[in-house]
Amino acid sequence: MKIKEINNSVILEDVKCFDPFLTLDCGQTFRFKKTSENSIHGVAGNKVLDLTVENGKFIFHNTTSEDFNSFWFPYFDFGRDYENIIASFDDKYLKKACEQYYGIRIVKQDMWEALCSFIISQNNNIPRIKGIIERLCENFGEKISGNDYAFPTPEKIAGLTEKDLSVLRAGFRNKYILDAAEKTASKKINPEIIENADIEEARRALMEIKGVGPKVAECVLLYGAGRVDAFPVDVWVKRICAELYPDGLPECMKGVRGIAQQYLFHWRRNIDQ
DNA sequence: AGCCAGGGTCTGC
DNA sequence: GCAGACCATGGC
Repeated sequence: MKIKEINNSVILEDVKCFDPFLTLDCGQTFRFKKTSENSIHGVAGNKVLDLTVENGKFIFHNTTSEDFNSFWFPYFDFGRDYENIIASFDDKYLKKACEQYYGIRIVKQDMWEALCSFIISQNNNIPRIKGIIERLCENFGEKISGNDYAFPTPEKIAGLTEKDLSVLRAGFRNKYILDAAEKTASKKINPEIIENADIEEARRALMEIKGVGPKVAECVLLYGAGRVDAFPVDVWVKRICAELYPDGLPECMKGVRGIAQQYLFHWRRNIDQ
């Protein structure tokens, strides 16, 4: 990958396995919109992304190379060799999913943002999840510029009541959001443990939060802690397991089950029935 | 109109 | 330990 900084933009060339449209719209993250045939706009944390793809080059507008290196490079997991991982998949369904949705990467989100987002995701559909998160940021996040708002801090949310959160129209999830914010702001959830401790211990710690069960915990581990072996099982992945892998997951997924899961999830969700 | 959604909790066996 | 009711809301 070549990185150049020109006119307050960062331009990437020779990037392998990166489709930002797929990556940012495959159920990992909920704050990005395709704004034209070749550009995308959104916010992660408190950083605005304005990305255009031209002739295989990726242009990060209004971005310094320092911002790119410290934020977007880890965010898009550019330090990981997806080509090599995909090449190691010798399962026919997984190969098909990777071929059809080539360029999906696992994004590394802020842990609190992932936690809050996936609490909101429970028993919910993606269009509505996006709406709730948009209202969350507009009502309680700091304005960055234009219509872009930062994801609200856990401290800010922890100081609110369920009634305050009713503007979100998130229903029963409001109390879960508050508990997650309180446990994050008070450091009762220790990021060090979630990222580095034995994964079973990290799971248990996350599930002490009200409204966090196995699925949400797994999503936080995968998208908010960089644990690429975490394996979130929602209704779609459940279908995949029942229909394609009744005797268990193939060996080639070992260690990177979360990455495999992302391709399979998006593939299965885009097939009727 | 009714089923479903990137689920989890609580209760009752 | 496991099934089943229930949870708010709105997309389709």
